[in-house]
Amino acid sequence: MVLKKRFGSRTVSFEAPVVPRAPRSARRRGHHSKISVGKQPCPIELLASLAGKLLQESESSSASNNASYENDLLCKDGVKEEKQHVDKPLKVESPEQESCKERTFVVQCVLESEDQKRKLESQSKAESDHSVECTSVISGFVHSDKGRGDTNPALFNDVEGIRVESTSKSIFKDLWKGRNIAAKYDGMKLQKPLCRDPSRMTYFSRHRTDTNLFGRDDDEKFSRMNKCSNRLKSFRYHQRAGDHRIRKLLSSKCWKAAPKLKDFECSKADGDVKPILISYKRKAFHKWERYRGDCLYKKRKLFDGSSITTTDVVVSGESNSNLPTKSVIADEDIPVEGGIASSISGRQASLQVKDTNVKFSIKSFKIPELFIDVPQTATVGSLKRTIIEAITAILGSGLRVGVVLHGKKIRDDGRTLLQSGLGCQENLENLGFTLEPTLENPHRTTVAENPLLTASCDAPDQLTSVCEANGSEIGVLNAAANQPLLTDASDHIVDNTPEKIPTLPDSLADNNLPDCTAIIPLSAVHMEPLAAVPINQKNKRPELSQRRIRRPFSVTEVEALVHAIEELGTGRWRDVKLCAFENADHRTYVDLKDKWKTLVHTASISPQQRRGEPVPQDLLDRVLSAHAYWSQDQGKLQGKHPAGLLKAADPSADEGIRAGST
DNA sequence: GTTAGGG
DNA sequence: CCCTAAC
Repeated sequence: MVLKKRFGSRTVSFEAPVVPRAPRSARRRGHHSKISVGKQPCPIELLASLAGKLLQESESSSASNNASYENDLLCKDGVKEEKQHVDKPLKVESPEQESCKERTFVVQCVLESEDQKRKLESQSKAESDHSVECTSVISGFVHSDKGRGDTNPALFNDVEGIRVESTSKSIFKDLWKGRNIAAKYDGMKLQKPLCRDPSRMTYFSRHRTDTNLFGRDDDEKFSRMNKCSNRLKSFRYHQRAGDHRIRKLLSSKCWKAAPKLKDFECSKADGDVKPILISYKRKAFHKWERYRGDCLYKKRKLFDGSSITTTDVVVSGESNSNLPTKSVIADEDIPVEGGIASSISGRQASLQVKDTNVKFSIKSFKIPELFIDVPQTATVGSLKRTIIEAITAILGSGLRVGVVLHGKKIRDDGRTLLQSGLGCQENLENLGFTLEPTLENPHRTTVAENPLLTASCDAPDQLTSVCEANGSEIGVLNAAANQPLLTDASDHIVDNTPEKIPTLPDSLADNNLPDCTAIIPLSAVHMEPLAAVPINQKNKRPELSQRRIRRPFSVTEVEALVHAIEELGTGRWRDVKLCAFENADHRTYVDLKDKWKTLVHTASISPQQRRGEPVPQDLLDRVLSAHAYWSQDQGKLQGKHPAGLLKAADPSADEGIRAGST
């Protein structure tokens, strides 16, 4: 219910002002013509034509479309109808194949290289089949543009897994093209069985999103779609979230895929697409990147959730879409986002911004510090998993986006970019985005209230989240945060998806992580969406008690310890300390006691099970001997000279030490 | 402040 | 290594 309202509001806001639509038929025509042309320039023309049509339609069709859409959407089956209603003009009805063709077509126009074209085509085909992930990937991009939130985490995952890297270029192209296509696809999507499959749904939704870019109709459709079925809702919902996420992608330094994408965009999309988009006042496309935890994570201990709080964004805000570098960016479809925003926050102000698009180039986000405590003996693989878990947990539901301008946080989410001073480049240069842990949890709450807002949080996906900066929407991550922020236009909550979250755990779950301890709230991952309290919970330790740095005992130290214990016995740790580690300030008698404990354990397990710097077997033997000796009270009874006993217990262990002791 | 143990 | 209970 809420959704509807929001959607409705959103839609309304969108349609009216912002984007003019051309009749879908017109759009379609445009596509065809373009298709026929098959040239790159075509896209622009198409876009232009579409825009015009959209504009025209927007007035008349938006209202009607919405209603019809919703109705149609109510039923999955209704999808077809939906198509007709919505898309008819454009597509009238396109069998899947047609849609594919169109899509392909569009792609071709965009694509510079045939290879890319081929890829796209293949992708489009795959999409039609619903089978291919690649397609989903592409669509993902497209959707991401919208910021619709259509993005489905799952999709992203798929996308990532599949091809993000290889097809990134094509994807980008698709993005902006996709919009046109999207309209067509919408119908298809709905009709297709895809609905059954969430991922598929996502796929569709993406398209939709794209479509929306061109016309508001799509948005409406989208909302309608949501109404259709819970699944749909959820998916889209997720998708949206994903889109937002995507938009807001966290770009990590390590991001592998990013470069390609970026480059791609820069090379092509920007030039061709943007102009068009701009004319339409819609974003050309969004870049999304996949977030890789490796880079960002710090191995540290978590002091306090609060401490973690902010991360600075490395971001650079650029007024324009050039993304020379990396990541993310965004275009803004004001309309779309505005719509989203409105839906989410009920804010319509965004519409005002529509005229002027502000592009944000978020080169990278700094992720809040993650404190991960992992034993030295842990494997690199376990470390990675631990980090991923931590990241997942945070991204899943524990982050919100903050906007920092000139070092100041812009807390008023209700303000427009203009009002916030984000309208001009100068400020953009001093603009930063932060990822902050969300203190509040209740994603659920959020979700309940705003289904739309809830986005799925697949861990991986989330990671992949895109960063987008729109005029209206800036932050995308975190629903939890959003909730409170309903007023925010700028923050769209994109991230959390409870549903998806589970997936992460699975992957993560298989831990081989022996001792790895992630101090981060991994719980979030497993938890239902949100319930969790992500970051905060785990910070049990007060900041005050910072954990000491880990200082593994060297063999020399071990030897000294063993020697001391052989002579002094266990239970006299203070003496041991004074005797053997008096100068080692970092070794307390408690440490020595602990070390002895671990030594005893180590000596009792098979060498294969031992981790860390290997301790000579002879030392371990001595450990066992001493341990046996002193643990039997013999040492105690006999006094402080275990040597004899030690020898008896373990002849091999005998050493000079005993001699000394003796 | 030390010890002993669990975490 | 941390934290604590028990001395």
